[in-house]
Amino acid sequence: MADARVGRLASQHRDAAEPPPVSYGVLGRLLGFHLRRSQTAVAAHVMDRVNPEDAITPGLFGALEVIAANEGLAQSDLAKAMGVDRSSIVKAIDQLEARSLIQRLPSDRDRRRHRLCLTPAGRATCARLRERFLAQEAVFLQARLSAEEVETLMGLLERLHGAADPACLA
Amino acid sequence: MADARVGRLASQHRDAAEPPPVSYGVLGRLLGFHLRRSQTAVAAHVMDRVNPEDAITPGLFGALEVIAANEGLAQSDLAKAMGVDRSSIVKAIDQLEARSLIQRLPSDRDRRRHRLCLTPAGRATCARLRERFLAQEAVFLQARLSAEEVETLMGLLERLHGAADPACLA
DNA sequence: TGAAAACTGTTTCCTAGGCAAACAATTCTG
DNA sequence: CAGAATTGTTTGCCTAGGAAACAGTTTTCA
Repeated sequence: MADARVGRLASQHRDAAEPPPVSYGVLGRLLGFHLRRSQTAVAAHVMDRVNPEDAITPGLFGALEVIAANEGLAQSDLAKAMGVDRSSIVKAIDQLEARSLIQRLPSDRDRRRHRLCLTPAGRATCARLRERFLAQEAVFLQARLSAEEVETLMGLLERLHGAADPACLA
Repeated sequence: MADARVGRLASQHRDAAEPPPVSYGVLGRLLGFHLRRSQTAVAAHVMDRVNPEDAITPGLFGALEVIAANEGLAQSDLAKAMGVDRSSIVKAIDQLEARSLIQRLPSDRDRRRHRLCLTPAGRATCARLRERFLAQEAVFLQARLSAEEVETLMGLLERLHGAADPACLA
């Protein structure tokens, strides 16, 4: 029965060089699938065009940007904001510090903490990357969605993961 | 200047035990950020509740489901459908085969190819997992979005990554 | 005050997931 | 038939991240 259907479809495609289409089954109705595919598509697009000299990943840029927006914050706070473990943040900070984009400065109130601050070079790089990420996402999005649709999508996703930008709550 | 502002905000929060809020900077306007956070949120929710005995990841279930929907397809076709490298598929297939959920059967037309097919146990497990994934995603989504919003979100994401289900093109 | 609890950054170890290149077997192409 | 292309596989490498343990440093509270 299924074979008969496949047979018909296959014969329809025998002349055209198209391979018989593959069904995604129930994945088309699973949000997780669409989220993952979209996430990798956006990341791949942006990575391919932002990289030239900086060779930075979206994750590292995210950390850099959060530090830039909250200079002097501690690693634990950054971890909480990024939704990852404290120990995972250490590697990211190490990389950013190795590129001389940030510094771990001592806190005079709490000697356990490190105040994360950008270097002057870090500030410049962050500003440049910020523009590139925004521009390249715009290129990707404008080819697929209208401005209103992008706005709608952002709003829905924000409600989905619930990590709203506190700067918007002023 | 920035110090003065932080000082004011901090004093506003000194009595309440709330930590001073962290700003996400431009990340709030980057779709990649929202996509990643949403993806991990959904995956974590589903993983925590679907797992009991099967202990399967969303990725492995995705492969299983695509095989179920296209029995007899080759590993290369699966790789193309999942958007990953041929060599990455081998490990996934190995795991599914180790759990006796699928089999690599020889193709009589092309002795290079393996026809991927579910075992009877695989069919049962796949059907059960399918229901659980759908149900748990529904639980997650219903707490945050309306049915129309979910529909809108799915549609927008589908256009974003462009991997439409050919079964919908009938 | 002083002991116990909690927090911070770090290290080490482990896992999942994925790419690139090389390879043998097989099929396709001219 | 010879060369090009395809398929599955292996090996090696990389990124990202969690879990647990640790020492130094507050904080709590009896």
